[in-house]
Amino acid sequence: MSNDAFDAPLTDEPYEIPSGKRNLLEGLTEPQVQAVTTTEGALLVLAGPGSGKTRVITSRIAYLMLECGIPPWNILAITFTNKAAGEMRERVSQVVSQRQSDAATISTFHSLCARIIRIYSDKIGLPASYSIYDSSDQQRAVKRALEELEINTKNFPPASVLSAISNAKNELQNASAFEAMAGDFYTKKIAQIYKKYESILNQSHALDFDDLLMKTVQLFREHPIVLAELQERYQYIMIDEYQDTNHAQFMIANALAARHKNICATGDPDQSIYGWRGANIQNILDFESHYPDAQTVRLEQNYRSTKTILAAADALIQSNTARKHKELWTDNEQGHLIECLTCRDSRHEARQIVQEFEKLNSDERIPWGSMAVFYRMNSLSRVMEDAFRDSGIPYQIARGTAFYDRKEIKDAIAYLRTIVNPADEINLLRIINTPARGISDKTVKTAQAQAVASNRSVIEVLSQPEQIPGLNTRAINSVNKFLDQLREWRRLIGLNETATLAAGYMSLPDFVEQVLEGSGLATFYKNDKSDPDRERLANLSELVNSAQQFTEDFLEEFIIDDEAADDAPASQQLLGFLERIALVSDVDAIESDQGSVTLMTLHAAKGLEFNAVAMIGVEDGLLPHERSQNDDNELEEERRLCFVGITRAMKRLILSNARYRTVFGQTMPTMKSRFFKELPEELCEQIDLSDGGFGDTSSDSSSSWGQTSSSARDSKYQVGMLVRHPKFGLGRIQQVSSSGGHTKASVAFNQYGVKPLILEYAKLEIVDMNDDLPF
DNA sequence: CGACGAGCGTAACAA
DNA sequence: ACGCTCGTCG
Ligand SMILES: Nc1ncnc2c1ncn2[C@@H]1O[C@H](COP(=O)(O)OP(=O)(O)OP(=O)(O)O)[C@@H](O)[C@H]1O
Repeated sequence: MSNDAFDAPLTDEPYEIPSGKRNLLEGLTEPQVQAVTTTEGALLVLAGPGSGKTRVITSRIAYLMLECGIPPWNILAITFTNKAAGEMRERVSQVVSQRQSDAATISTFHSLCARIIRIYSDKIGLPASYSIYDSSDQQRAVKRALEELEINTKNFPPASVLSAISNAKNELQNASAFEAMAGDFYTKKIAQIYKKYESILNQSHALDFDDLLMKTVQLFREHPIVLAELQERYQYIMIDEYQDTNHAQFMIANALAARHKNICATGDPDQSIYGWRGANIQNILDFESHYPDAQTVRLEQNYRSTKTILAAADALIQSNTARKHKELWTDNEQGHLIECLTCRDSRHEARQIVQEFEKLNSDERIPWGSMAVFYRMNSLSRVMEDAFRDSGIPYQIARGTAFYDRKEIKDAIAYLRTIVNPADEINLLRIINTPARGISDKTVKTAQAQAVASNRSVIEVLSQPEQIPGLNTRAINSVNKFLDQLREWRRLIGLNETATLAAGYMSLPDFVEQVLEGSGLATFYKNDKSDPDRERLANLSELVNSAQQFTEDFLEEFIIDDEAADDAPASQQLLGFLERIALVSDVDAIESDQGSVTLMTLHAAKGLEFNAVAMIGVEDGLLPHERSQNDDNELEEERRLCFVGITRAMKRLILSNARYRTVFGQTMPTMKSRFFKELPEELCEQIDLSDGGFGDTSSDSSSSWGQTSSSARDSKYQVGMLVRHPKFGLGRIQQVSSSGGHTKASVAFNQYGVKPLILEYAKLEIVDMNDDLPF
């Protein structure tokens, strides 16, 4: 791959200046116009919710091309998701020519970095075919590291190790830097694991998500010529959602803009919701001091929401102390009151939301596609899903990775990754005996040990199976057969010396199909007894479809040598496909014109808008989440999250909470979110539906229900009794009261303090006084 | 060597 | 309640 790929203009034709030009600024307000036409130097656009910043960026890109004569390839726009990038390109292409909009770089930080690294991979000692590790690959890598270091996963859970490593990487701290500052025992241990983890990834020619950013910074630091090249390429830079950029992203943007100094950041500090994964709100707050010549434009007029919704959001966010005040206003109508629904339990809540949506659809003609349900935790989607399925309302869930998280799909992708990058041990070991082909765990372990001992990669060791001690002929044959298969696949897409030219040009979907067949995955799932409906097989063929889709829709973006993407070698296509898969986001899964209600987390909702929005589970412990309640900063982020959710709504907003919620099979009483108290009463309509019978009249509610209920009637529980709770352990009943058909009790637990429990829900066990007890 | 069942930990948000 | 990991049996 050539290094000058980045300065390749797409066309010699002069730009057409379409008549659209004079309309460019039409319909924009004064501050919006200012943001669009301030093209030189640093510009900060502080934009309240629904103030049209997306429109501003889009217009600004078009303005740069058409009014300022900036060649499109000198423009870089960074969005938060691939979907946002696609939509932005789409909108730009409506004003300028297709060629021009295609020539601009509109991308997420991660995609941009992935591509920069692919082009300059040799500079940082990687092949262009490097793997991008997702969370599950990372998990496997950390487990391997712990294993090799003989560290107990009990004391160092992979998840917390990974989060420590991720934090370090976001601060651009590599393993040695981390080690250097590690003081206490725990941190030193983490440093050790970090080092090992890095060596595993290095050996595998793999980068994790954070590496994409960190290695790009490293590339810029170590290769000023590369940076200079990119600075010339990207002379005009725009970054959306700037409030949620992290330190590494700041460094990248800052480095790229250092020469031409045309950097436009847009965002809203009140919508910063990714602090927990290293986003630094200070980036946007310090923009003006960091770029002393920066101009600032404020967009405070909201075009999205009703007065009621905007006022509620504004009132809520006022409770955050660490913020600059903004004067949000709108010319839109007053609109309906916000519906605050109190329901009995999560099923009841889900059914109520469905009912409300049915009403909005039939009475107010709001299309399903313009309605959404938001929740704090993915686990809350399930009940909602069931309710929508039962009602027959079309719905979709924004979970971009859901498809690729399936075991059979992960296996298939692991094959593809291993084919392009055989050094990738995590993926190689995943599929080497999946489906079973007589390469036993023992064989693999021996090869691994051999590899470590001789400082070679596992694939190298395996390529001479006769030299691995203790392998019988059968195992040797199996290994050889597998390696031959791998070579054959590589030959098919032109990654082998012996490849013929024609072989390198096999179509991507055909190749994926070949791999599914040749690997035995297809056969395996054809005969899978546990899957009589052949669902997994269908998923595999869906993967072939998505490869087809990819070649049709996205390929141009990934092929850097611009001429005819369809003619790109199969290996290039495959690389692009794998990159795309690795970097999909949850919202990327949304199909906007499908006419279905969208279910998603509050985080995924950022930047979107819907006619009607329901936020479920607005309870203390969920929103704000219990793990944020003891930290003021985190609590304020929860409030911003709530703010983001509310401000997605154009016309109708429903906030719901359930009195009881089942977690891990335990039904617990809940409390309304404290955020309700921060909404002005006159804007809300309180609807309490929690009175009257519990649960379902239908028979499928849990059978234990009847049992506990009858035992409560028998007044089995008395004050002073010792009880055991499945989660809280041992405790003593302090108080029992009966009201509304159920029995409440306060129980003082040894380790968890006093908890209010509903005896009908809590699966309490009476402890025999004669047992040995710790009190 | 691979298929099934007990038992355990789990789920906060994500590229 | 559910999915994954470890252990036993064919
Ligand atoms: N000048 C304008 N006149 C009329 N409508 C506008 C104008 N500018 C933006 N809008 C509309 O306002 C809505 C919100 O715009 P947009 O999505 O760009 O907001 P945003 O600033 O990105 O919001 P957020 O920060 O909440 O994501 C869109 O429906 C858009 O069409």
